[in-house]
Amino acid sequence: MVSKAFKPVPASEIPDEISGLRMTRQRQHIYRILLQHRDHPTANDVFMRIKDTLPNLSLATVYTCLDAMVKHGIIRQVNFDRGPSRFCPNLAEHGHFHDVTTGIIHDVQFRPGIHLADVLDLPPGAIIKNVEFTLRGQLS
Amino acid sequence: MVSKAFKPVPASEIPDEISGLRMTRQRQHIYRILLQHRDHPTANDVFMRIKDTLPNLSLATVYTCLDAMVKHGIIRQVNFDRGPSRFCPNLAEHGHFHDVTTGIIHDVQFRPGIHLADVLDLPPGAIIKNVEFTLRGQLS
DNA sequence: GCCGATATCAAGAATTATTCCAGTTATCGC
DNA sequence: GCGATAACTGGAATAATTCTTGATATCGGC
Ligand SMILES: [Mn+2]
Ligand SMILES: [Mn+2]
Ligand SMILES: [Zn+2]
Ligand SMILES: [Zn+2]
Repeated sequence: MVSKAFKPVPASEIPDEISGLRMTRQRQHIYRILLQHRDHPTANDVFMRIKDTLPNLSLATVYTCLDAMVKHGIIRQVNFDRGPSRFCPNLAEHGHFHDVTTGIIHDVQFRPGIHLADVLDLPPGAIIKNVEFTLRGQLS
Repeated sequence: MVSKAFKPVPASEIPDEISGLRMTRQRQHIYRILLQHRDHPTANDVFMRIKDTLPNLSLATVYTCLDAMVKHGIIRQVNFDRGPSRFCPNLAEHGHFHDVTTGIIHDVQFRPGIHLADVLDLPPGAIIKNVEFTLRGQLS
């Protein structure tokens, strides 16, 4: 049950600015961690994974870097119930399927051409800015 | 901008047991608060609304009563991002539309006959136990 | 109605994720 | 290089929630 790993991204391949956010050394490393292993890590997971390469990065900085990237639309913050926030570099409209037996979180998309708003009974005049959905279950 | 109020439910109309959970005086009052004003209050909202009738109810008890009712499937716990949990007595499959201009949370249902799993690209073999969705936006 | 067993409750302490703060360091434009 | 600004660090503070411990209430059997 190996979770999907992506090819490591050398620091040189991450530009020094994305969507108007200066990509400092800390932000580049954090972003690379998210791209390499897309398992929706928490801020603390990121912190532990990065300790070897940046030994004096502080957890507060991990939080503020993640927050800055979320605010600039570079990554997304994902919440499951009351658990710690998780982070995801997949910017496509998608939701999450949480496999409760393995703990693995899978990205899930709508079938082509379908939008959530089309299948819902919305209050008249509703303008949707943002959609989030989560499924919990297992893989048989 | 009056939010929907429901007819007050006298204590006598709430049975002394629901789905195997003994409905103590505290639980009855809390449940009645949820039924009367279905605006998805937080535990603290419930606590403040109940203070006049049960002046020595503790906030910890509000939390444990709500949790007991959630565990017994009498009410549902709803989370928006990292905000405090909110509680909802609507047991039908539904999601939430958060109007960001008024702060009001509307219940939203699927159009008849539609299920979220039917419109998604799920991993093969996925068995869905639970679905949650949230929309953010405004009413024009 | 009384009694021990069990469930529930109250009040405050503890926990956990996250944010704030104050001082230091890095980067930018000139 | 220099002052201004942004970013970073480490520790303290915060907020929602849970835990703990000791009281109360309720239950079933007598
Ligand atoms: Mn986290
Ligand atoms: Mn709450
Ligand atoms: Zn994702
Ligand atoms: Zn609801």
